[in-house]
Amino acid sequence: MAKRRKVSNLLALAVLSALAQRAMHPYEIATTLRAWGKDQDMQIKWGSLYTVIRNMDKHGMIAAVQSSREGRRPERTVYRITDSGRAELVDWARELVSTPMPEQPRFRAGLSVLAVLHPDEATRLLRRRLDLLEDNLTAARDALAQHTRHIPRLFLVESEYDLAVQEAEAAWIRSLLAELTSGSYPGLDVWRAFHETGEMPAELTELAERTSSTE
Amino acid sequence: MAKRRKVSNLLALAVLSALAQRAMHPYEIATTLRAWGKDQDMQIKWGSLYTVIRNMDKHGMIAAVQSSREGRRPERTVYRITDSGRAELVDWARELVSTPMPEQPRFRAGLSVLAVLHPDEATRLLRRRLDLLEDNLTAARDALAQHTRHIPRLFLVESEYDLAVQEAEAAWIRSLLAELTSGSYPGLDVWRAFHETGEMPAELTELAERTSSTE
DNA sequence: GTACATATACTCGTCTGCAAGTAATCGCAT
DNA sequence: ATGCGATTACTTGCAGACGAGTATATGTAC
Repeated sequence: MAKRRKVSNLLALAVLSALAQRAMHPYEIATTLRAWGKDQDMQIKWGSLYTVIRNMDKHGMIAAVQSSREGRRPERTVYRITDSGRAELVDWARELVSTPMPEQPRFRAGLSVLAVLHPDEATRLLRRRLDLLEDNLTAARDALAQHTRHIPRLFLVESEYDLAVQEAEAAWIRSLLAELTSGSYPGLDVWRAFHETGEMPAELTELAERTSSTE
Repeated sequence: MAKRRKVSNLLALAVLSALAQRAMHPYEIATTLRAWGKDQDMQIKWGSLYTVIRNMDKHGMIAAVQSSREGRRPERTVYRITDSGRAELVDWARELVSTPMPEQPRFRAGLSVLAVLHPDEATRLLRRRLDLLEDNLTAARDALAQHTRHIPRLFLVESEYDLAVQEAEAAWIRSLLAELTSGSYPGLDVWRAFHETGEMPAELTELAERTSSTE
């Protein structure tokens, strides 16, 4: 199905898109990507950059144009994108856009162990997250509005997506908090009792032991 | 800020939550987690499991209880959670729940290079994603409804979150598609011209060259 | 009863990611 | 002119992730 990419690090995608504009040396690629704000889309770590570029070179997606040494500075190798690199860029973009893949956001992992916290503490922490999230959102909305003045929307489409998803997260947390603070969340009493008396209700012990697949 | 965890792999969180129930050996942990559906929340790879468990042991979060060898089968080491492990579980849960961290979903990366595709193709691919997403959603909604009958909502909270986020993504794609198919998306003509004539409009070349930070 | 698939339970070795280190040059204040 | 912090530009080395391999046990179909 999704054929395994020769270089799977998403940083390689960014490198390809930078080199599609013009030939550059690695350090220049990194600064250009940062200037474009692509560091929001994928991690740009120095260590990884050179590893990834070496691999891309090995697999023929990019090629060294020249390797100049000015004075006694470290050698600078300028790379250009190859035809096969261009193909990879387009093919990869197609895949990423068209095929949903299961992600595992850290918040989801946190929620999956929410029960280990006392419900009152969980509520406090969720409210804190919501506050931080709303601050981020205001800032992101502002930034987007600024950028929209100078940059076509096509190049901000990821930010618009990001905003939409974060808004959904905030809304979801808000509705969960409403249930928790009003006390209408089902099982809230059992949850609280478990943390205050240490008593694990029979139904839960049983549940925990069940090893059969629930699918 | 977020003090760097001694074992950062999220698989360790799942292992802690499993061992919080009762002592187990690694293979049993994995099957239990899978039975609980935790493999949706974080990757459970065989190779990683043993590496992670070894590190957790080294850092005193878990401890070997016994190491039995039945017949000539490979040795089985049963681990239990330690106090420090319990503390780590709770502290980690607190952090994950309360602190939003920038994630980099693959779709976002895909969108960031959307311009390399012809707008008509991009539209087709987005529609395909939307279709797949909607199938997933129906399946996930069904599964959740089934589970809700036997399992308290507290233990399905991650799935509810997941559903909410995916629904938001679907809605966002739907609205983008509406603009693309109606032709009302700003800059659509320039985008199409670029792909059909290869002509890069002056405003874009200029933009691409600008290296100054947009922040 | 014996062949063959499936489940159990790890181990090994490679490849990747990346923090930290290195080392030259540039800007600029004193 | 001279120190020194920032910037440029990579290199190194190690820890962690994980696919693939290994070896036994158990079920089961004929």
